[in-house]
Amino acid sequence: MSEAKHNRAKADGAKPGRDMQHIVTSADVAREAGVSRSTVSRCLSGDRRISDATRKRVQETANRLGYHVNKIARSMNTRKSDLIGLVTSGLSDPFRVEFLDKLILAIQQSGYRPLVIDVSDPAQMGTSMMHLLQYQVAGVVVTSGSPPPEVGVHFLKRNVPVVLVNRAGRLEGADVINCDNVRGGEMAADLLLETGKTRFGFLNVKGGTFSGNVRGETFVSRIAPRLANGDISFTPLVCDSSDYDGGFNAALKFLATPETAPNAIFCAKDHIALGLLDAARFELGLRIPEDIAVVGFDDIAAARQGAYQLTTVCQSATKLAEMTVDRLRQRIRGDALTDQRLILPVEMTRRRTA
Amino acid sequence: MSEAKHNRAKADGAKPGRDMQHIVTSADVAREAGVSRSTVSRCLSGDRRISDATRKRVQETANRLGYHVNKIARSMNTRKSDLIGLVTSGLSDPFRVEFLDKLILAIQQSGYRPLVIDVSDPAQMGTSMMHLLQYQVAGVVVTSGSPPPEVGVHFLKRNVPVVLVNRAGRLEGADVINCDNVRGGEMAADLLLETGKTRFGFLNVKGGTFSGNVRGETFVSRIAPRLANGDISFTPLVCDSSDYDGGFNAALKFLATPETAPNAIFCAKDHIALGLLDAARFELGLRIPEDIAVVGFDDIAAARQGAYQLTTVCQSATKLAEMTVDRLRQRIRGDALTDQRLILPVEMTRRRTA
DNA sequence: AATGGTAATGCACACGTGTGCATTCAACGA
DNA sequence: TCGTTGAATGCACACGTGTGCATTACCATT
Repeated sequence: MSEAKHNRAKADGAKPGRDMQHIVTSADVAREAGVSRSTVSRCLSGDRRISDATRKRVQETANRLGYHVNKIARSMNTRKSDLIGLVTSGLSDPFRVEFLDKLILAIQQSGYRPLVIDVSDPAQMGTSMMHLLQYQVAGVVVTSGSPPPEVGVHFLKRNVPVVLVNRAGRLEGADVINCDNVRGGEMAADLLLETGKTRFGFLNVKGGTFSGNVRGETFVSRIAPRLANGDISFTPLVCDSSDYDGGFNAALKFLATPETAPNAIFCAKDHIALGLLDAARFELGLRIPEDIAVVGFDDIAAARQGAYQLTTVCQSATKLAEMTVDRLRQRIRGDALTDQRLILPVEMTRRRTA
Repeated sequence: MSEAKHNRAKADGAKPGRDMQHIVTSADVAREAGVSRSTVSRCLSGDRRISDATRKRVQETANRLGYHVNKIARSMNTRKSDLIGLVTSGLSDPFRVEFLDKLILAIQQSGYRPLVIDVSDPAQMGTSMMHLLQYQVAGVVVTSGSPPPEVGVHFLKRNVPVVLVNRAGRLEGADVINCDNVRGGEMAADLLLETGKTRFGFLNVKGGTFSGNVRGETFVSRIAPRLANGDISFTPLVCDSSDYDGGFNAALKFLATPETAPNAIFCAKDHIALGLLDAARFELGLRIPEDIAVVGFDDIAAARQGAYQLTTVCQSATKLAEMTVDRLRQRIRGDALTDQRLILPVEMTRRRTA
């Protein structure tokens, strides 16, 4: 009885006229079903101790009243939300978009929700990630930039797992997942060597990215013996921006004199390769692959299109996303507390440009 | 004094040994700075009533202890979070990706955070949007699918604004923002009429989308007089999937006999047009625009690339995002409670395909 | 000196939920 | 009949914050 009175008081305390609307709470369900709020909570969380009769009754009333758990309140109590922070920087990089697409799906399928945070300014990376902690996120995936070391300890202290995807990754307490850039660089080298071309080039983005640098370095290492022989030559190429236009302009700049310009080019990313291809074909009148052989990296959707048919090193966005979420769930569950460094295998997809 | 004791008791109540880590709370800052928790709250929210001296002291201690507001707790209290739900379906549609890119930026710049929710199955749209309510979102942007009418009332009841972007939009209580599909269809028609071509076609996606249908209908209306004269002919074209491959296959199917096939084609979306172009050029050996003139819609990044140089109706993703966030903020602020229907102007961007 | 006014701050409640512990109740064996 | 056991459920606290109202202190005016 005192319990009923308490509930009544609670209901009155809700100030019926304060706002017009009243969001239906677990207390409402409890009162309506004639049980305590605890019982409601246990019913909906599937606690074994509740009798089948009351469970059914409670669930019915919950449905009838249109009750939905307030996840904010739940997070308040459990000190963990089911949000997973996605740190990215824009949606212009095609492969990253494909990865995010699969990642969002995988996250959602695991019962979590993606909270996107965009860091255009790398200097803001640290504070942005700290912002993420304010939402009690269950985990974080970093797909762009490199978090400063000091934020690592905060996440470590709060047991919030961090996964760095395709990054340099020196973050304490964080897992790192990379595609096999080393093997990719080697495969690109092997394929271009097969073509019999002699003037090699590697097109990287100005300033260089972690992935791009590794790809280029192993590429050069692989062709080093033939370079030493004097069989072939190598020219480092740099483009100003990491997009189609960057590759386009780089081609105009470096391929203007086809007799001496590189004719076996490995590009750090597919979408740079696409720009390079277009400039070579349509602006410079070069034939692909007769005049120039081109190999890309990523295997984005556009690379498969008829206009390009780009030969490229394929990393699977789907598998990358699965690995990421798997690893996150492991750490959330509490398993595997030692930092891990995972490698996604790559394979060469041969099409028409090399 | 009793206050100090209370704080002490609170601190003891925090069970120092329960978890190893202890997240620093506003109570910690209060105790350390020798003020009440209320004062801390007011300092950080910029309340005028706090003296400059204590404000400074509190902010210093907050920084020193590394205090960050717990937004979950704040939302718990204010019954509103700073999350904005983004309802989408995959990241395969290029224009939607460009729009989301700008939208995420605009949302973030307004002090909100995007919570992405992916609805691949249209039947799940309703429940998915209800899920969003569990996070006390401040607003929702729907960029895919059509929410069932009954969810509208729930959002209306809770004063959570909903904006439908480029959708049919019959949702009570929601604003609708569309680009000017009507004008776009007309402009496409006018341009293609100018080319002097006589066999017109409109390539739509199987099943049709709201935007696509409107574009096609106004396109046909615009050429209707000439159709009636018998000057020109019109053939409706349909592709199986709303992507590059869809357009590619449609071209193979409908343009196989160039003498009778349409030679002035308006495509419902740019990325379909790209597939059609490639198939026409590389598979069927047709010259663009001599043999076939093509006009797209959206002006996605790829349309500007050298390989395509697509003539297309341009809708600005940036402006669309700005309009969306502006409208959301108005309703969150409480202004403008009547449902509104906004139109984003479009313009023709003439390149090389028509 | 008494009064009124204002600036600065503390108290205490509410937000909605999960959960350890206590309590109730019925069944059952001694 | 009484004590014991186990199942089912209620009580009460905690999570961290914002804010209306009360309180204090101080200054100016009468």
